[in-house]
Amino acid sequence: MAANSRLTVATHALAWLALAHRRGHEVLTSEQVAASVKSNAVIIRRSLGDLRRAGLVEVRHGAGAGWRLARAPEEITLLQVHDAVDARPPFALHHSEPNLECPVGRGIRPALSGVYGRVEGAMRRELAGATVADVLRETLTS
Amino acid sequence: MAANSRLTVATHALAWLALAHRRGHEVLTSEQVAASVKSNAVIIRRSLGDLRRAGLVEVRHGAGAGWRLARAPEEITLLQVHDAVDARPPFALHHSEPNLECPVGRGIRPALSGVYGRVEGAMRRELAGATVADVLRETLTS
DNA sequence: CCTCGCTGCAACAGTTTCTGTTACACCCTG
DNA sequence: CAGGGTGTAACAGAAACTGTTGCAGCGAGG
Repeated sequence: MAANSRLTVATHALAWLALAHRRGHEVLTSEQVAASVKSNAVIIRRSLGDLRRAGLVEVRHGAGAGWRLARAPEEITLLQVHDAVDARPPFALHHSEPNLECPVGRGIRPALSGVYGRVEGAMRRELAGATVADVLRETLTS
Repeated sequence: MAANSRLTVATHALAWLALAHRRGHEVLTSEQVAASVKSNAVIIRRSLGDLRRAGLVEVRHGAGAGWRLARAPEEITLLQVHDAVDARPPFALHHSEPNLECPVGRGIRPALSGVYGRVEGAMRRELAGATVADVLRETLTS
């Protein structure tokens, strides 16, 4: 159960907010979003809270409270969503520092950091090329 | 401690095998590799076992046992290493199936799979562009 | 002003994954 | 055939994520 579904949950929530708004619902509550994702309302609030801190959604308190997008779905990329909810890199270096008396142990960390940085850059470029509007459009055609 | 350092450990082991071979050591034992990585010999045997099943290293049993590369370090890409030791994708879909009565819940999984597949493809292309020889060269220049 | 619905957040349990450790059977070179 | 090293299973500990409960706080509307 430990695999990262945060980007999935957050994107699902955003797409649902976008569709509901288009259908005339001003806001959705975390319960309503949780019903579509089939998850817990607290999980959804945690995720939407991250998105709020990143400026991607807005929240309304009091009676008639709920969430809505803070900007058009065409202007929210999955990279922004990823950075908002999950900042963990795909690869980690050594847990304990390698043996510095070995030439490989001494120099391998910067060498691997370079490779990992390029991999992460490629990943980010791909995520930046997809928006919530793209996902929603593809979602509705299937 | 749960972050994935498997690709790091395996690449470190391969680079060390390559350098030791160049220096005249026919094979290295898992203890010798563990001394450079500063990890446990069993961890190294697990990692090298994965690489052996992928055909990237060879093992010799009996007295004078140990490990060596099965091919030139220029012909081992980090993508092969990654596939040998760690087949887990960076993003997961929903843990429990979303609500199929919601239009978003119904269609979002294939939509996200498409995006995630493109991201993974970009990652794999980048990993395929770096070899153990590249990493070793960069390691020794720092 | 007060009520009520929803958010915000802390605390905790359960699951999974990964590293590390011990133990032991097995293999094969010398 | 002896001994060093591999192969593998079993288990402990740490970390991350999801899920759950509980409760304080906010504010729109009566």
